[in-house]
Amino acid sequence: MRNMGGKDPPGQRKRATIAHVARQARVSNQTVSRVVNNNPSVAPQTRLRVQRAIARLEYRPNALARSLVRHRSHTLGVVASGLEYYGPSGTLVGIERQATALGYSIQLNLLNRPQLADVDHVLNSLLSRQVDGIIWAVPEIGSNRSWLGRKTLNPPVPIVLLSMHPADHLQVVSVDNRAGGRLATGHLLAQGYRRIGLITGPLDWWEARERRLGWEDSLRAAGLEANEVQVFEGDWSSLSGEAGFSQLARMFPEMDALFAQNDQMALGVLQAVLRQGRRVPDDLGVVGFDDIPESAFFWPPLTTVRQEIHELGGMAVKQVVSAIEATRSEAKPAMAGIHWLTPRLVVRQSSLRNPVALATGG
Amino acid sequence: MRNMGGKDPPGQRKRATIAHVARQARVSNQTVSRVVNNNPSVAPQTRLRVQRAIARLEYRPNALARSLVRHRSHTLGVVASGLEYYGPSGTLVGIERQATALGYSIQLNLLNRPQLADVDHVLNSLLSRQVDGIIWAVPEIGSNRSWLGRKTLNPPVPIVLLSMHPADHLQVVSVDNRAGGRLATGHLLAQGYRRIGLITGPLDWWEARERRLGWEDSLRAAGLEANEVQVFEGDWSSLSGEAGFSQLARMFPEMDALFAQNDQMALGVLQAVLRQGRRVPDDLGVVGFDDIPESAFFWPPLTTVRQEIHELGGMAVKQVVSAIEATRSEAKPAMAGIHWLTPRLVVRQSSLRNPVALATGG
DNA sequence: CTGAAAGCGCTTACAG
DNA sequence: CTGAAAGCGCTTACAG
Repeated sequence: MRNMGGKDPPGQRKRATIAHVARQARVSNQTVSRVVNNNPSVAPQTRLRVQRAIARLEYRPNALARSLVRHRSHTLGVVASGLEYYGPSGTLVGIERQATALGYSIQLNLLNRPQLADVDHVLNSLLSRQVDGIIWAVPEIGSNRSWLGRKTLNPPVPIVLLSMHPADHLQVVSVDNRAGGRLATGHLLAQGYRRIGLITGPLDWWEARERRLGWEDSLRAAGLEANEVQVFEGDWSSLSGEAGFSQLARMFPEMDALFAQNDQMALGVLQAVLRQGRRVPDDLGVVGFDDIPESAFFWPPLTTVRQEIHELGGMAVKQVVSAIEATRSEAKPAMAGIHWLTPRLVVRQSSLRNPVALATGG
Repeated sequence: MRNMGGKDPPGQRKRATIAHVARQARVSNQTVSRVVNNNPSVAPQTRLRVQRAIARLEYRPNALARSLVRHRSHTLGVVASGLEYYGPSGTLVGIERQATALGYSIQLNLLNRPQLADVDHVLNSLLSRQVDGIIWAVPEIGSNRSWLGRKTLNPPVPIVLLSMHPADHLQVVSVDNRAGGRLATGHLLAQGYRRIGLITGPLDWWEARERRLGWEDSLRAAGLEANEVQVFEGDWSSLSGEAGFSQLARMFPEMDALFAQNDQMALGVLQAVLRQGRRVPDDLGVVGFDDIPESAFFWPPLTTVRQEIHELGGMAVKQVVSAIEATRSEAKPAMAGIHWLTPRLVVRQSSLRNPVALATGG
């Protein structure tokens, strides 16, 4: 049933197209297009007429049509997971901010089960929507990155990967987790702790393995042992931090300090210690990882390793955009390689055996 | 410079179009389209030929072109802010999940300064990309919702708003914050506390005002006073929670319990109390709001008001999608109105004067 | 069951 | 400075 010259359906105003504007301003479509795209070669009066028509009709260019003909959507596909955690959501914020700054929109896909991602489905969905590039902000877990090795992959747009083991021909941006592990452990050693336990994230996570390597590095460099008995494998949750402390206190009773691979697990440790009537940092030094906003208000305030998570996301956007530009301008293909971000230590009371060293706690 | 029958540029494979598939399968474009769209009226052998061509060429339909002709993008514009907080990021997760389930993609826009949003810019960006509907998941702060009253607004697509004061002709989904305030305060009263202080969020936030009203409701219903001197206006941060406790302890020394309008501020309170050598819940009962995952591991574990944040997001998607369908099918315009989600109390030790009542703590 | 043709709303050489 | 026309990759009555 047609709209017989009557009123528009309620609430739905038909959108003005370039043709409507052209008719109203008595110019060609192309001239309207010129005005919209700030092409200088339009006579002042013509330009004015067009601008008025645009305003009157509330004309809004259809970005879909433009993308279709320009083969460029100015949209980035972002695949992420674990937004309930501080790190991933902060990374996403960094991504969005930088993308907006560079004139790109974000098409967001979240993965519920990052360990067994249906990669093809997600990739196809993004590519069919003609994203110009993809940021894969899903942690490397088990073999969930194996698709990158597929011979048939050959993605038609640049992909930047966050937080994974460096590999040839891939563009990766990552926090240097191993250096972070060294920071945490080295600090505890410097405070005089010697029997340092470790609560890891799930060890099928690359980041957890890296942080453990950093812990080992520091202990070995100090001539100390780094044995299985000192390690508990958690799952990033506070509950597992609590369980980890209990087990380590049993299996490794001489423990005088503990490095938990994220702040949530460190929080679980703090609570378990308090409950036992022992004291942090006197009886046990504790260091976390992430520097979530709450950490400064734990009891005692938590020493932790801070990742510049916004910068991580921003860097990923810069990388993918420069790869896009390079591809479009027929320049040499974007350089692969890894871009490391260095974490830093934030010292608070949970690790300060001698309180002298306290800088600004945050 | 043309590609003179040589190799494709490195890394960039030209994308197959429907025409390529049609040629290879020796059928018309329309038949390819029929196969892609699961139109049953295609002969089995033809279908097979087409499917093979699709596979060989790795044909992937261009969603932009499809959207252009169908006037339907199957994309939702989502405007959010404050992803560093648990609530907003959880809401976004809920939105994404439900959208995916209903076959919609997410175009994400984040606002840095939600109090002074450049609404037109964001709206135009979304609309020019032809989103089918918009979810406005930005808290109502000050007058940052005034644009909804603009006579010229008349948005061409349905908008659903999260967490704002109900208003005619608007579709709103919100947690019942006032009921949440009553839950928290009523619980403290039931535990025998009588002098209940309040630390609010910024009072230009609608949610903060609502939670305060709930606190007042409960106190008045119990015949108690709810005065200015019992109230401290925080900014959602733990630091302000700390400051709030200090001030209230001074101005309102008879205080025996405290309701903090989010868990971060409650955490600040817990720390300040501990530092003073006073005890929770014996000297001071404390209740928070949100139930962030860490709350169960605070010291003592925090009683709080839980919002089903995923459901909030999911509900918003359902609302906007049903409004979209209604508009498209020329059905009556989508019903305005508000959809309330009821929060619930999670009881932990921070408010348990008589520990008998402890259910499962979390 | 199948296809030729028009059209979605833009952009872009090309010609004037 | 300006416009007629072709084309981006799809879909969809319509006719056969």
